[in-house]
Amino acid sequence: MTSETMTIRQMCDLFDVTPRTLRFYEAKELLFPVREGQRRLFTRRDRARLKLILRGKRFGFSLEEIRQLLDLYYVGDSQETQLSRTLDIAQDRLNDMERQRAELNEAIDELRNQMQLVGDMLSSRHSAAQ
Amino acid sequence: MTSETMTIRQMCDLFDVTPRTLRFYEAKELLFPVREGQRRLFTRRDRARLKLILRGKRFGFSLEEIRQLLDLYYVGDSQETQLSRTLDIAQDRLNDMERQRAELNEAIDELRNQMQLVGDMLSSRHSAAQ
DNA sequence: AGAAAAGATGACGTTGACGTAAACGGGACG
DNA sequence: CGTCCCGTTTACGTCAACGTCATCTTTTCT
Repeated sequence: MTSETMTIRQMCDLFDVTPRTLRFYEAKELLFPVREGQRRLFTRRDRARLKLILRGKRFGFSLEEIRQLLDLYYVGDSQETQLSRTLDIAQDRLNDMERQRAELNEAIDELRNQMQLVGDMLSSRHSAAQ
Repeated sequence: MTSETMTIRQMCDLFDVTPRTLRFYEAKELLFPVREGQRRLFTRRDRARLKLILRGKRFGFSLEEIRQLLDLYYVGDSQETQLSRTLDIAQDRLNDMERQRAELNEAIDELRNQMQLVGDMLSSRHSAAQ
């Protein structure tokens, strides 16, 4: 491996995933490691994509949704129609994320309040116990 | 059904879920509809819980994580040890949500930038085409 | 060279969150 | 009265996202 490409194990260590996961992502066309004979070599591009994949997962996006989004970051020579469709998909995801953020803010506030209430309840029990 | 309790179908319509889902949630002890003979009647409490359940799901929490949190909102007569354990769990979830929010903000910014880039690319193609 | 480690390719297993189908009971209605 | 329709239980099916063998080559280390 050069400094540009990495073996599967190096990728696993770097991103804390299993080999199975990387092979699975390749099968699902999320990653495109080149082959050196039999073995996979992951490029800088694969690393960038994997980073986005893992992030997407943390937001609850499916691998398929993520796959569509990934094209946005690696356009290159795409057709114009394809490109603007990708842009539409991205806009949908962006809307999702903004809705999610709004709801998340609300939920955080509510949860904080509720914890405050229960916390007060607990401490007042203690003062009553004395 | 009184205005206090609802049939399974009314619940389904109100929350856009299937009967199967509600029965499943009951089996997993997330909901506790009372029984009128054989049939389930969902209470105001069930409605409040279901609302929280669906929200939790949108944030990517598992049903088990959600189940633990729900106790926070319906304490009633819980043991004190149980109560403070629930509070700990809630703190964990809260941390999760705040991390999620931070990362979400970052991702929204990045996605916006990327869309801007691709959008510019598209429009410059058009101007070049003329 | 010989053994151990890394990697590959199937193929089957698993878990969470339901979907779906079969078989049954009880009101409501034309 | 028959027949829908709603609801129930039980049980098996499904789909995503990998985990877990088993088996086989290929490197790498000593």
